[in-house]
Amino acid sequence: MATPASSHGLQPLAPSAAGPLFRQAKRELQRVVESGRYGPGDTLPSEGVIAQALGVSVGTLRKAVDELVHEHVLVRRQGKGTFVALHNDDRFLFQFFHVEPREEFPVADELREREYPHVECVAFVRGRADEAEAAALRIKPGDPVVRIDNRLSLSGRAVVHDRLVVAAQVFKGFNEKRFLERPSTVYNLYQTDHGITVLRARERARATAAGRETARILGVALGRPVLEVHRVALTFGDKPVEYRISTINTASHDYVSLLSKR
Amino acid sequence: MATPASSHGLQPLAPSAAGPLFRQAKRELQRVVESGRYGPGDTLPSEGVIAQALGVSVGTLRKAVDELVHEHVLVRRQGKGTFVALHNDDRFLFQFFHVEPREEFPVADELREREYPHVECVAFVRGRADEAEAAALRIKPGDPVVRIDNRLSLSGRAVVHDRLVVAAQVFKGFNEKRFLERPSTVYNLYQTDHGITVLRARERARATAAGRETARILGVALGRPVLEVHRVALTFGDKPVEYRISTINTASHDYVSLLSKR
DNA sequence: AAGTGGTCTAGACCACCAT
DNA sequence: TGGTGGTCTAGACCACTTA
Repeated sequence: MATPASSHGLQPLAPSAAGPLFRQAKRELQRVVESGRYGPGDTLPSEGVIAQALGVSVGTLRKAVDELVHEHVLVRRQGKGTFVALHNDDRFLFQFFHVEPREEFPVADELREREYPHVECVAFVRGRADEAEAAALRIKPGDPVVRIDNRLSLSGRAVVHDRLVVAAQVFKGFNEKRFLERPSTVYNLYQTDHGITVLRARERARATAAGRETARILGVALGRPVLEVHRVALTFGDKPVEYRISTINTASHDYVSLLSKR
Repeated sequence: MATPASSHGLQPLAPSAAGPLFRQAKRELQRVVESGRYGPGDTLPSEGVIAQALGVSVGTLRKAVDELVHEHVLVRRQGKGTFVALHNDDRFLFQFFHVEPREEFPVADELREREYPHVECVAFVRGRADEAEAAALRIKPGDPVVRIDNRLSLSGRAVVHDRLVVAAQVFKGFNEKRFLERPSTVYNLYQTDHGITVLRARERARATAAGRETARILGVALGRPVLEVHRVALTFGDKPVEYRISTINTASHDYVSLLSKR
């Protein structure tokens, strides 16, 4: 109440800007969130206040927020407010973790129980980006990177070997101790420690024969067919922030994908 | 203009119904589309007319249509009208076909060219559902089914072996001639010949060793790792209408999935 | 020019949450 | 009780399509 009118950091929309008003409003909201003025978990000003600050009606502002909610940038809670999206275990599970035990008959409710994997770190090393890593992360070959190998288990069985690669320059101060002691998911750590929010990802899957490292980590026979998923995780502006290769033992688990309710 | 007021088949919303108005309106629209009163490609009455028929404001009606557009049930075209969604090649390509040539470095614009696969039918047989097929299609084991095997090629190279299974009782009069002479995609045929619109699908992927049939059809060595995708295609009310196993030679192609812009 | 969907507004009322 | 987001309305005006 007593805060000065400008404290929210929102600018009135330029009168000459292009496109529909609600999209301009969306861009302004995105700008203020990316600027860090509101960090993950923070409450935004109420819709009425934002609308007035931007010089648009509440209905128009709501359309802008609608889109940012769909894109996982914001979260709305009735009666409480609008918040900058936070990475928690549930979100990781639903948006980014797609390995499930095989069902004998694919009846499959939407309501089946999902299990959060148990993660063990088997390697944490610094190195220099090779060509593929550099291309994926849009850095230069030879730039410093951190590579992390994890073993993921479901119901006590090792199912996935994850190799994560991030640019050291983007994740300054990234170290093994913080990584091992993280209270939640890796994406939550990116967010709390480095201010990087993973919004979405591109994945490409292929079948390969298990190599020596994977065979050892997952306990499968050398040369057995395994599923290899290459993921590039993206933040604002589709900037790549993590390159991850997940090698999955699909002997009794599947990689699940839902083709678009919406 | 001269048509009687009731010709659109829309009922005013019951005054006692549950949930928000726009969702009731959505259900009524869905009901009238599922009833066949408006078939694929048909133009719906204008938003003003529908709104009046249902007894809601245009804004509310638009919210209902918004959701049905997101779910691929309806399509809007400014200045022309609102239409019942049609299955064309483009939609198939973007919503259901996820195999792409491997890129050496995963830079990957959203704007890359996509190629429609060349399809050859290698088998069309009638049979009886096994347990897995019956569970997937929610029919009884032993019920009559049609099984179709196709070879899909990209740039002249055989990449995918598709095995489609559909319930014969649902696809009455489904025959090889119509199938082979279809002008567009299989899902388009389902729609035009059998009034079945595929809205979405569930997929589960795993790596396996190429079996004899796949090895022959795709021209890969027996036992080579291949990607097997099990798809259940769903229509209104999440009713399963097709069970499909795609076996993909991922030697130089990937199975691509985008994790949720929205 | 007439008809369609697309945007925008201003305001009412409801449902939920805190205090 | 007061503040938040959620729903709904009625109407204005814009952009696109067709005739």
